[in-house]
Amino acid sequence: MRLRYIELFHAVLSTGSLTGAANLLNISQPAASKALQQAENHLGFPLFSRVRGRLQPTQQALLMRHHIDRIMQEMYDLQRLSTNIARPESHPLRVTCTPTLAQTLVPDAIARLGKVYPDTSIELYTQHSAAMCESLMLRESDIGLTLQDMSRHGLLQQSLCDGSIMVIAPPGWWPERDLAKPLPISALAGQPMIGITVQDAMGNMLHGHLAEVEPAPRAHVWVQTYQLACSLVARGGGLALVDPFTARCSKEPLQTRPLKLQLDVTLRAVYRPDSPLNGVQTRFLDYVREFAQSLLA
Amino acid sequence: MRLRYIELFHAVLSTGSLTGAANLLNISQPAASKALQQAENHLGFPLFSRVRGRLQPTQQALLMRHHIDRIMQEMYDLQRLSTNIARPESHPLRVTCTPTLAQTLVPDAIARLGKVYPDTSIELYTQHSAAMCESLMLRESDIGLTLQDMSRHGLLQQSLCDGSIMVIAPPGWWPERDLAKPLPISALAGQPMIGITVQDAMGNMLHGHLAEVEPAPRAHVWVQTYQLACSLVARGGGLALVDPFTARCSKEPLQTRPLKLQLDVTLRAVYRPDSPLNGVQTRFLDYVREFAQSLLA
DNA sequence: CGGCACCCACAACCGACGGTTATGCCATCT
DNA sequence: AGATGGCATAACCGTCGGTTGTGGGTGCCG
Repeated sequence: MRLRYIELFHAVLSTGSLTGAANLLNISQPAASKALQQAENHLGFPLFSRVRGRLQPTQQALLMRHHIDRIMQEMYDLQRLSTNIARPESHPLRVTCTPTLAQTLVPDAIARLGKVYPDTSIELYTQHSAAMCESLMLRESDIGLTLQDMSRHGLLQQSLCDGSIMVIAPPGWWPERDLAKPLPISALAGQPMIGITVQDAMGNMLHGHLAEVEPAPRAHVWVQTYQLACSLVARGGGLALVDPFTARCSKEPLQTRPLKLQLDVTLRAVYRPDSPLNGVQTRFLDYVREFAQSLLA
Repeated sequence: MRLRYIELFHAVLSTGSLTGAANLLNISQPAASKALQQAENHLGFPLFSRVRGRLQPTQQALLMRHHIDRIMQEMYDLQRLSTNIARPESHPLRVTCTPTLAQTLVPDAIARLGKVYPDTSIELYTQHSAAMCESLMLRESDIGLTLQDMSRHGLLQQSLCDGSIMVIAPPGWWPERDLAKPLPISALAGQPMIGITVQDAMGNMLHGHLAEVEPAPRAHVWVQTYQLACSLVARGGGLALVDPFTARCSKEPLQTRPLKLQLDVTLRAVYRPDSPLNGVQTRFLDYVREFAQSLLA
């Protein structure tokens, strides 16, 4: 099975036509046509049935689709990896963090770092945990910052700071004098809430604890990011449970209270085990840790 | 990144030399040499350092190794899949089962089926669960028989028979009259046992329950298959917990007792959701179910 | 219905790439 | 020193992947 056939098959299935595939691969349409015939020849069964001048994938072709999509993905990943290996590591600091942390914490740390190392080039990405893991493994970035546990995948991680889940509410929801008092989770019973659908350990933990409250809080709106939850809460959509960074950093007018049942959240730096952190990188993490701790103090 | 480069890289790393790789790929050594240079050219960094006339993989090359091995595996799988798709389905019955079930149960069913359908060609493989899953997905076999839960992976499964874990011992271990009496798990405390290291749900379950016994059973020998455990037990190595099929079917002289704490084991048939079972296949499963039930009665 | 746009297949042609054989150099081993 | 094994280079060649050009079929419009 030639790789060319795989690419072509993939291109035809994603564009829907042979000419489209040819354009995608930057070859002429007859070349694609010939290659497709060769592929079918080679395989011993037709991949597409020519019906009314169009290509329609065969049953057998569809059986191979998942496999071929995977291979294309792998090839693409390898491409990324190899270019990142080839690129001279002139960038001493490439950071990827979750959207939550990109709100204020990481920009603050980067700004401060820029003053100390004015000539250092810095790259900052925001990604969710799966993409972050890929980015690190494929050497597109060197440090990941997340609230998730990522000790799987063969990555090293280092705890920077501990905090705990907070409850946020529209302004005026609680009397001012109660804001420092931890809120028992039972107080959420029957309350209108913004649900978090994010598929990570923290989301599951929240979900589990909320499920025990009786009567269950009423969540009509479900969102994927903590930041969105903030915006909705500020507009009176109800309460929400969010990580402490989002709670502190949000620009929205919000009330924030700790939860009595302390649900820990840890800010972690993640990096590859084979490349120890250089001076700029460790300094950066120092700043992040410092800012985080002062933020949660 | 040409596929040829990937194959070559893989071949060099697995044979250790360029000429070896060339032989593996059925090309001449100069061709391999040129291709390798092209690959390094294309990537922008050397894959091997030529030291004293030999090739030594670079640090960068080793970074790509896992990825490339995966891709080669995927390509190989695709190859298998496509040939199995191409092959006209002249084999109405291709079965794969675990070694345990291949002992007597499956051969019995096949023998009986052969009398009813004397002209049917039958293929029988024995594989462990991961390989079984692959074999089914790649259409090398049509039905899998296992004691594992394989509802993941998008496969359908059908329960054929239920049994429970048994304790086996060397002959004369227990008085004859006790053999029907269920043994409480606490009776295993401090006993010499054969450990099972098989990495499946059942193995974990056994491990979990044994961990609770105080004092813990003494397992000096660990084996990977239930059959091996039988052999060792028969030779006086101690007790063991095994699935009921192994317990009943073993040719070794053994004593078998049920466990008081009933740990269920289910015999399952697994198959692809897209290809419903034909007549021969359902008949075969009927026989397996029948034999299994009579065996465990 | 004619015109048009789109899509696929076939033919003829060409350059580059993947392969070959032959040879030389270097290191290691006896 | 000679033999052996491994890699690189050179010269050569056929095939394969690409091109342009063309034709036929289908569907959509005026």
